[in-house]
Amino acid sequence: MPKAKIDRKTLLRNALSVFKVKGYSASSMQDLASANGILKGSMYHYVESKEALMIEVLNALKDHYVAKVFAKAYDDDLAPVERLKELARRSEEIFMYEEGGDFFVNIGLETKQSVPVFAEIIKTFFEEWIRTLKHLYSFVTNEKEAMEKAELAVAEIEGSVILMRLLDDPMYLQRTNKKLIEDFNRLALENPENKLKY
Amino acid sequence: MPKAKIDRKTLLRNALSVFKVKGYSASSMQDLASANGILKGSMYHYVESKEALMIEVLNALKDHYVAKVFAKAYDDDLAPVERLKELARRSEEIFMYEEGGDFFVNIGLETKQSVPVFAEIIKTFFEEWIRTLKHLYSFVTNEKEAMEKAELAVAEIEGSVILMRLLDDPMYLQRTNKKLIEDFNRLALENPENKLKY
Amino acid sequence: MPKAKIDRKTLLRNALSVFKVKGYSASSMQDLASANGILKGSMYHYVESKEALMIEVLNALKDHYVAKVFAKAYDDDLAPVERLKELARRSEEIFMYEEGGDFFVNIGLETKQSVPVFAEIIKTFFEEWIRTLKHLYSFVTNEKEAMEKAELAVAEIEGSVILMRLLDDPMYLQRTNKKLIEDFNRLALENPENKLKY
Amino acid sequence: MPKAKIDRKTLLRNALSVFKVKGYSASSMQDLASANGILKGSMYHYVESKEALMIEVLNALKDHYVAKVFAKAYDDDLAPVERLKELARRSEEIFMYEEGGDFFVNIGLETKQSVPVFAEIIKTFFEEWIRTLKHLYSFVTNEKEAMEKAELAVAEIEGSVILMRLLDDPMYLQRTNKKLIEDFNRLALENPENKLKY
DNA sequence: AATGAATGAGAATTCATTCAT
DNA sequence: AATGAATGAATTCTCATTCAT
Repeated sequence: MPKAKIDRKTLLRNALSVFKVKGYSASSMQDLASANGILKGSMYHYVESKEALMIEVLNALKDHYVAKVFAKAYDDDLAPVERLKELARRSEEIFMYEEGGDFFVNIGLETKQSVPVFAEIIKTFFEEWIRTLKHLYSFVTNEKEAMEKAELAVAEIEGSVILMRLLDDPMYLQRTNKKLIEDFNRLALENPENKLKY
Repeated sequence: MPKAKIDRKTLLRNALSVFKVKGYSASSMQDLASANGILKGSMYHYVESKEALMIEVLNALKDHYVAKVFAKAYDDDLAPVERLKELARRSEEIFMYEEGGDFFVNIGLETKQSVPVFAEIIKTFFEEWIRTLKHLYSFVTNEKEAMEKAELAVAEIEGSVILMRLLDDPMYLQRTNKKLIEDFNRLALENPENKLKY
Repeated sequence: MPKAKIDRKTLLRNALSVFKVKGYSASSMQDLASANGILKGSMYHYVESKEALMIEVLNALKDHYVAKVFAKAYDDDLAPVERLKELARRSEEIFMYEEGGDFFVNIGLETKQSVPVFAEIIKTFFEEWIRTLKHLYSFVTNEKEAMEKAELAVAEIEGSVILMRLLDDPMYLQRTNKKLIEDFNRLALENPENKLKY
Repeated sequence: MPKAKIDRKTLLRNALSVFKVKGYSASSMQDLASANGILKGSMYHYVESKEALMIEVLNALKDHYVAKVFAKAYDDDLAPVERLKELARRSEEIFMYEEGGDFFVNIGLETKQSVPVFAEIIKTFFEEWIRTLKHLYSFVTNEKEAMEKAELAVAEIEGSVILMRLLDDPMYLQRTNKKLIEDFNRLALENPENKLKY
């Protein structure tokens, strides 16, 4: 009976797959256990509760984005526009090819009233994302507009992801990313003094 | 005490309030019955199942939008830009002051995998919304761009609503609506031949 | 909305059709009402309860058998063997062509423990049936054997009906009826003094 | 207090007791759980559904008859008539002293329309029973008659069990068994060439 | 009579969680 | 660690029955 220990990363990844497909409320501990090849009862050796598990999943995912995706925005080896492209490329990958890549929105909207703890983490994720884009826009415009552009970019991307999901058409996200990069380039050219920042 | 008939409209409105706050899966028939001041079992006089109830709610809400909100776009007594403003004003009202005005997105994302019937109705709502905006943009640009503009506008509005919701700040939606109207006016001026259409 | 009054006979016949197919416990007042083209609540204008309805159905059916089927056994215009044939013919009709013609057995076994009232009526039916056959056998044998033959005949017929039902083959009942008539004829010939009774 | 494992045999035996008394439809999971000293919800550790439980009960009972009762018919250490007596003795025990020994008939008739899966198993039981008796009758008569005798014997026994049940008199079954054995002996004597088979 | 809304109990089933082994 | 039995509350839904209209 001694099944191979499940390492934490795998546990969280498997839990994420379940939560992505079923959402929070409709995912049962049974589902989560099955996804890990163990019995329901055994889940409680790993996590304190379903809620605690979701919190860990959200944090891990947020940290992953910050460390692996958003970090690109601070890579001085690349020109700012290249960094933006890199972000867009990664987010297209995530949102398009992984079922439920718009995980934070899904869970955030579903549980806002019932499990407010999740909202905190999700808020942080979006703030980080905006902060990251703002950093990039700062190369091509002033602080105030950089913030607005960043916020709008996130709104546009999320809105596109949603249309992509609800209307079953990946075009929405692709077009939005393309537009954002063009706009970024335009800004860079319009304000030549910005070039100095490169 | 058999009397006190709950009329269908009230029933649906009350159900909507519950679904808005708790989502689909976490809303119990108990909750829905309580919201109507009746017992759990009595709900089955009105609806065949929870799923059937949600379908009716979604359809009623979609029809309401089409008849009451989107219809403004076809009101020839107003200039196109005024119609857009009217749409924006109404949607701000809905999204901001009613908890969960982004109902279609919430439910759509939560139940996409588990109850695909809902997705059909939600899809129709978004297609109608896009069609409506496209009609307005046709006054100020060509067909192809009108479509793109409409799709982008919906994406931006939805993205903004989500940020508004998740970051607890109504500014996102307000700013997006303002931007959309400015952009519309700019288009109208840039292409003077469009004025004829007014 | 004033539907034509349902006369008692129709009501009972329709109830019987439902009970035959679903048994007692699984037949709902809803089912019984639908079979009569009225609403559940309206059933209570006709009957006091589901149990009372079943009692009435059982009694009506028992009375029908006594008056219309078993009565043949006392028809002095026919030779005893012809009366037996008539009974066999009628029972084949009932058991074979009407779904659940073995109604008394079905209901008797299903509800013996839970609704003992039914058992009383059913008992009477079988006692009447045996009494009837005993009357016929009295023409061809002594009292004691006539009783035993009658009891065995009922057992054989019921057993055959059950096999017919459970093994989906009408042959069982047909063969049993044929055998009973042959046996009766044999008895008549073996004991010539019985002929006097004819 | 998680311990006290109920072994499968006990579970099925207890379920059988409940089903015997109440039938299928009127037996609730609550009843079935109580009979096992556990809570309603805990039943679902052992069985997938009420239907699945009944299927297992029916199969277990059928297998028990085949292995423990019908098997006697193939015991070459006994003369055929002794084997028949043994079968009769065992079936009297089962049908008379256990409430609802005519379980297959009860359930078969009650659920024929509503849960056809049960009918399959019940059919097999009766086919096996007939096959067994036919094997015995083959010692004293030809194939064709052996089959007919076997079928008739099952019909007579079942019919007697039903009368025994509905008229509350064990005499019916006892007399039928006695008659069957006498008839078997008569056949053996009538056809002396059959003696060789002994 | 007939309706149909309401009731309240109870049906089957699911679920997060606990805990002895 | 893992198991798997048990819990008890909750879930969706059904049912016989009542009763104002």
